[in-house]
Amino acid sequence: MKRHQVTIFDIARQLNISKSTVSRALTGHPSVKENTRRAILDLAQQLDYQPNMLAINLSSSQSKTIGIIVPEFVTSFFPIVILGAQEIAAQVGYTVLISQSNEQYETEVANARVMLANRVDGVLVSLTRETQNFDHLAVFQRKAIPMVFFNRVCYDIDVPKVIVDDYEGAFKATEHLIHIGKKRIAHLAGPPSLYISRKRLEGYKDALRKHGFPIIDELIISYDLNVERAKIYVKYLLDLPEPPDALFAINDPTALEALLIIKARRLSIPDQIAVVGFSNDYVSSLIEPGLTTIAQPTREIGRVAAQLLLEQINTEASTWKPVTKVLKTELIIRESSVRSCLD
Amino acid sequence: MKRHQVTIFDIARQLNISKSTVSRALTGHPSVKENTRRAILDLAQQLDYQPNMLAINLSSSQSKTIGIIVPEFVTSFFPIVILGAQEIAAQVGYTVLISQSNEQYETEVANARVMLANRVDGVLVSLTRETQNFDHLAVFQRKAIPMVFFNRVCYDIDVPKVIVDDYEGAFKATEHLIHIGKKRIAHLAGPPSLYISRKRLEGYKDALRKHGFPIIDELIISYDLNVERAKIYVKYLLDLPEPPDALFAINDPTALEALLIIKARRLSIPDQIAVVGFSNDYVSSLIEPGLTTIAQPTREIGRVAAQLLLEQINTEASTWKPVTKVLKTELIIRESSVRSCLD
DNA sequence: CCATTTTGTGGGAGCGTTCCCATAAAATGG
DNA sequence: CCATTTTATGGGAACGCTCCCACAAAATGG
Repeated sequence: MKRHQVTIFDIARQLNISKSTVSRALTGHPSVKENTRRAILDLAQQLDYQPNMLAINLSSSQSKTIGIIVPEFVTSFFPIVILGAQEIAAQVGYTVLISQSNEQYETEVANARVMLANRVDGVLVSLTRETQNFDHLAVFQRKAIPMVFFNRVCYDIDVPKVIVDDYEGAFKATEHLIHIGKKRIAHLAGPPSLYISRKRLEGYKDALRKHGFPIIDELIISYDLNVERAKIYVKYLLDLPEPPDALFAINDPTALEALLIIKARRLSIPDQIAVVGFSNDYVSSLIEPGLTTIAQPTREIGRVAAQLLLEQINTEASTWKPVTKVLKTELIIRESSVRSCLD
Repeated sequence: MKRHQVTIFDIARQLNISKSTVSRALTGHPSVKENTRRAILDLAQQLDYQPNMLAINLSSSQSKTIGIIVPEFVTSFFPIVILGAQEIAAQVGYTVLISQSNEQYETEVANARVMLANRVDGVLVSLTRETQNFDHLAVFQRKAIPMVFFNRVCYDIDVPKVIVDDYEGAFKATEHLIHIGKKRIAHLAGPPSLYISRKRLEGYKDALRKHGFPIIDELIISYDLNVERAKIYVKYLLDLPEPPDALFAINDPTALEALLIIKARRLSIPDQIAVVGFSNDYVSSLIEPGLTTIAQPTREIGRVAAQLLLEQINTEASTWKPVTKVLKTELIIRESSVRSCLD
């Protein structure tokens, strides 16, 4: 019930030695006599001594903490990335400070400030869909605090990035639709502000071009990733005089919404319209029909990002180069684009 | 590119005043002349000054941080609880330190130590399914660090708890199955070590009793919540000489597994066997058939838990009482227990 | 056996704040 | 106009730790 926390000074006093010796024993410095060390360690254990990281960090001018700023927390994608990052961080004794921006620019700015105030040694960032201005992140650069972008990256700031090959993934997805005989393939794209939107759009277009298909503007829709709006656009596409016979959606939640609307209209999937998503969310294998999608190595993204960040932290500034790691995607074919053998 | 962080001393020197005055201006102390204050604030802004929380916290002996220990991160339940907690914490300027135990006791112990070392002002805990020993949590009590349990609670430690009415939820779920005419209702339960398992089991039994049904031991199976094992037990139930005509599962992931197996066997749902889950995960509305389940106010759990914790932090020890908040559940009926009008 | 190296320990500054106490200057009052 | 209060500021200790420097005692060597 004592509010007072046990400090090295308490241990020192009880053993009639100096705090310096206690500190050395506790940090494993070699020059402490064996029985002194033993006595200190025993007493520390007995008193439930826990080093005060606040003090250690202040003293060493580093927090042994890395910050993670993600846009949201609801789909399983980001939690799993965090899992991977945490795994790597924990291995080298780093703690992770997580904040989610709720897809709001203002919150992201506030979160960046919290990270700064807490003196994180580095920060992993994935942007909100709103973020257009990067001043709040440039501060990290100015203060020489290592930063790594992942997933929702920004090319205005020259730091390492971890992404998947969005272009190739979109290309594979579109080509797959072509292979199964689709002719009018629509694309529900993300906002052009996001790099991943642009890359996926490019992959889609290039696949069409490669196979000699025209690029039909009315079949390409960019939207802000708010699923409520997705519904409107899917309906718009279905109501076209000449509706598409396939839809490639920027991500799985969007594809899922499409699937629900298409099912409600009792159109046959994949015959009348096939659907492909991107990212292989947990749900995508469970729904009916199963959603064909591009799988990303989610946890690996977290691991690689954390590794890159730690390297940067442990390297003299200016020695490292802002590499961009591009991880591979995989096409997962399910019933939303081919008939299952069960039917 | 300067590694040196801006401190109040830097500001003081540039303006030829003392650090005390700068500190006062920055913290909004009244006795600072208006133009001095203005000059300080302007320069602070211009220099990108960020208060060093490490120093502030050390000085004030409180970290303005609350820790959250959750067993896992993969289902959407815990991320959403965290969302609620974060919302409340942020309102009063608290930061949140999150750690997940990967359903492993050892990791939970390690996480508790991290929280202690980082001098969190309080901690929100939900146990792993393995946790049987609570010494690592008793430390918080001994050090008078406020703690609140939620969801996976422990009654060996006398602190506030936030749970849902598991008993009533299970009762409603079971009674619903009885109402639709089911006679042999199985229950796939969790490990008896978890309070929620015991309560849900009780609710199940009492509903049966109320309606004069026998409690058939072979239809009640406790398992460790590892979904792989769930599959075995579901198959076992279906292979009984007299198989159940309904299944109430401890949680949605379990119910989902059951649904998949039942569908693979081409049994009709809900006619041959109805299924009910618990917690209304995001997927449960998307799969086919939709899963009947007991909804929990997930985000609210996080909010209430954080509120309780903050109250405790801001109260003289021994004034507060270890209340247990019991939130209400809601029965969500879907096609896994009744025919939808579409069929 | 005395000079030199090694070993173990203590003392103090510093990390960036806050907060109390002191003090000079300004304002107030009789 | 001088004593008293108020206002604005400075100085220093404290928070708990690390790390450098100093120094006594012990070990080593020629």
